[in-house]
Amino acid sequence: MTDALLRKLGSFCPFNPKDAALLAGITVDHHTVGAHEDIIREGEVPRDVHLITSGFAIRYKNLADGTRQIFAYLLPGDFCDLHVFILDKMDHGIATLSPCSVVDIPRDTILRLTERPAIARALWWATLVDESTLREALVNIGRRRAEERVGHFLCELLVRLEVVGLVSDNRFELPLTQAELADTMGLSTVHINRVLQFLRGQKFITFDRKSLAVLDVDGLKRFSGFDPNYLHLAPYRTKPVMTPS
Amino acid sequence: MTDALLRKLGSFCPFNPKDAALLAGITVDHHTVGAHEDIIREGEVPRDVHLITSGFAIRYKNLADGTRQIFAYLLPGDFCDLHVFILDKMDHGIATLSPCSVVDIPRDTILRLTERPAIARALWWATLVDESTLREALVNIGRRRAEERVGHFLCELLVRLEVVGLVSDNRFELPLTQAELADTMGLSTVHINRVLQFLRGQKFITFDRKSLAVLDVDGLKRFSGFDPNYLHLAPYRTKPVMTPS
DNA sequence: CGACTAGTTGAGTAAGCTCAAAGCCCGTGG
DNA sequence: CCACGGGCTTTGAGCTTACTCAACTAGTCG
Repeated sequence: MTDALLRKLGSFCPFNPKDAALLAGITVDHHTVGAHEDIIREGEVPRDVHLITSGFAIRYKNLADGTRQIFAYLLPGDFCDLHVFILDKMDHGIATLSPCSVVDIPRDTILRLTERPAIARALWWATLVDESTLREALVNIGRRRAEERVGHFLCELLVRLEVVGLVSDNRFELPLTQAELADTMGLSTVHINRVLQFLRGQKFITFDRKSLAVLDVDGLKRFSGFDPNYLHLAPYRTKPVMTPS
Repeated sequence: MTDALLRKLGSFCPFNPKDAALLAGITVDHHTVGAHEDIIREGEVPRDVHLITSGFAIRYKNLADGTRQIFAYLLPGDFCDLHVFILDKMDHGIATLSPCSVVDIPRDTILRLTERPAIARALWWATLVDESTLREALVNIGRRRAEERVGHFLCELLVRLEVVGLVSDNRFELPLTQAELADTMGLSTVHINRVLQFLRGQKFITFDRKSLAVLDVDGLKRFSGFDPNYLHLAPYRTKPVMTPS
């Protein structure tokens, strides 16, 4: 697997060899976290910045009434908590969905990296895209009906995973239960089940054994009102499609 | 009116006189924008950073089906778009709700400001709090019932406006129509109307002629599951209550 | 072969929506 | 000073979406 971080940040702006080497250097020392474990809990004061290099993780918050809301999906190449430097303590938790490779990056390393202007810009860009993605999630939950909502979410994952080379033939691994999908979309698990049946019935997707295939990409995007604008992929970026066909 | 920006950023970390003077300096040159006008439209490439010094503004996005989602409220002391530096173009619009005083800050000025470490940290903090606020909005819409949702929103405004000194006796100006509230909460205007009646009936609030009073602050916070943690107000901060009593 | 987890189905319910009409407030102009 | 108009709020009624509860099925793993 190529380095997801480099692919992702490089999709914003290609790096010169020195910067690329610096970035590649930080991902050497990763360790593994099992599925469904916390990487950081709400209220903790994390010391390092965490970077996912493989697997899926989520940002989430548990509510008093026992429900949960998932805010964001952390895919390979995503930082969990560039916040660390400023905020007192975590206002939400981060947990793995599947087994993950995680790199713990000391603050000092980040500070050293951000002395390189291209890298600093790329990290800044990444956090802005995270924020933009969060806004789109709000639109999604606030203003789209369940079927479009789930469709939109799947379109987003497709695009984001394409960037880091984890899609082939419009198919990707999605280690998600329907209950987790429900906590993401603000719906009940029963309703998620019915929405998935609808999306399958429309021949938009298949989803079986944690593997999701988008059968009709344009159709699903149209149906869901998906416009990838908010992901701010650089316009000059060459589309990193892996479809062999 | 004291300078909202200084109050807000200072609530994170007090500034030394030099930094305070620098920050105060940027707000001298403001101009007025009428109610219900765009400050920046989606798709535009803004040149300056905008700072609200008085009035209410919103971040929003219009959907294809004619609906609208409001993401965030920009209150006095809030920056609209520190994004400017990195992202190609706006992925959402910013509009006034009431007449606003706005300062256009050239990029260079921001760059000069961020050479001062305390100021750079404070701006970084402000954007992180924005992001955290967005996450809470997602929880709110995704997982709370309509009554709690609106209650939570009002609690947030109360706290944020207290920080900048715009609350007295738990009362503040809220230049919002019910339709705008609906676009914020992901509800219909009819339902917002009924929710407001409920909150009035419970003696939690009064809301008349764009003036909102929270009659039972603790009660409303408890009812709505409001925990101000996510606003990351500094722990050592002296509560800037204005209640004369 | 249990036991557990995840997915599926049905039936009844409730939260919130739509449509439509009416009332209220306030500014404007006669 | 009053009539008019427009925007906002309120109300009612019927409908839709999504929820809850409960049971049942299908894999999976020891």
